[in-house]
Amino acid sequence: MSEADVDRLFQALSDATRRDIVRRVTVGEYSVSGLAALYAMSFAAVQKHVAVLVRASLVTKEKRGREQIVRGNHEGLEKARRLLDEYEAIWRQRAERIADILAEG
Amino acid sequence: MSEADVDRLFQALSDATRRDIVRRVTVGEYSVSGLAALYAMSFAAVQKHVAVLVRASLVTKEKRGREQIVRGNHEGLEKARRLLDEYEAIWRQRAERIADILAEG
DNA sequence: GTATTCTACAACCAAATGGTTGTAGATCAG
DNA sequence: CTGATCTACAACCATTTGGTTGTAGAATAC
Repeated sequence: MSEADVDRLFQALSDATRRDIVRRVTVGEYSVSGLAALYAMSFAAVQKHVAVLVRASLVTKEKRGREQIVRGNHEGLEKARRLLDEYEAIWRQRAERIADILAEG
Repeated sequence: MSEADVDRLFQALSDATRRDIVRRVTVGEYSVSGLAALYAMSFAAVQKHVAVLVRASLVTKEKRGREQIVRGNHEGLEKARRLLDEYEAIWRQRAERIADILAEG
């Protein structure tokens, strides 16, 4: 996973509408227009949000007839969580090191 | 935690320089100029990155003499991880529900 | 066939982002 | 006191972002 991939991942999650889309398509299936109906913005705007999520691998799009079905992509989410786990692991190591130093002294 | 807070959190993590700053200040202590020395950009640019991290509660800044010491803020990281855990939990529930349906049929 | 629906994509716009330089205020060293 | 260092902040610039409208192509419905 490149730095640019991580950029895209977090950037995609930094918008409330996009996070809502992720939640919804994780639970159920939605067409792009089905999603667009949920928000007070144009179809094209929602289309762009979905495109951002696809680029970030948080969501997939699959053609079904004239519709485009959007589904959650578990891998993307898992990668994001694992990344933050790593950050936390670094923190925990630091906390342990400090505890060790205090124990020594 | 408001939606705007979550926006700030993920937006702050969507830049490679800022993620690197988070990693470094989680392990050790750095002044703003100490951080600035690490990157091929101006002091002012790094100053702005730190400000973004402070606003996102991923980092704290504390004055010490003429320096400003930057430290990691565990709470911010933990909140981010917990958020992604929630998303994953939703996914897991869905997976279970699907498993149940398959078991019924 | 025609009309409707769903999508794609271009062009445009205002605001935010990520960078720069420059100026000025504190603090420390000699 | 003087000079060097660290920080803050304003002004500016190019690019990206998040939204809009409009046009056009596929697939479905009748």
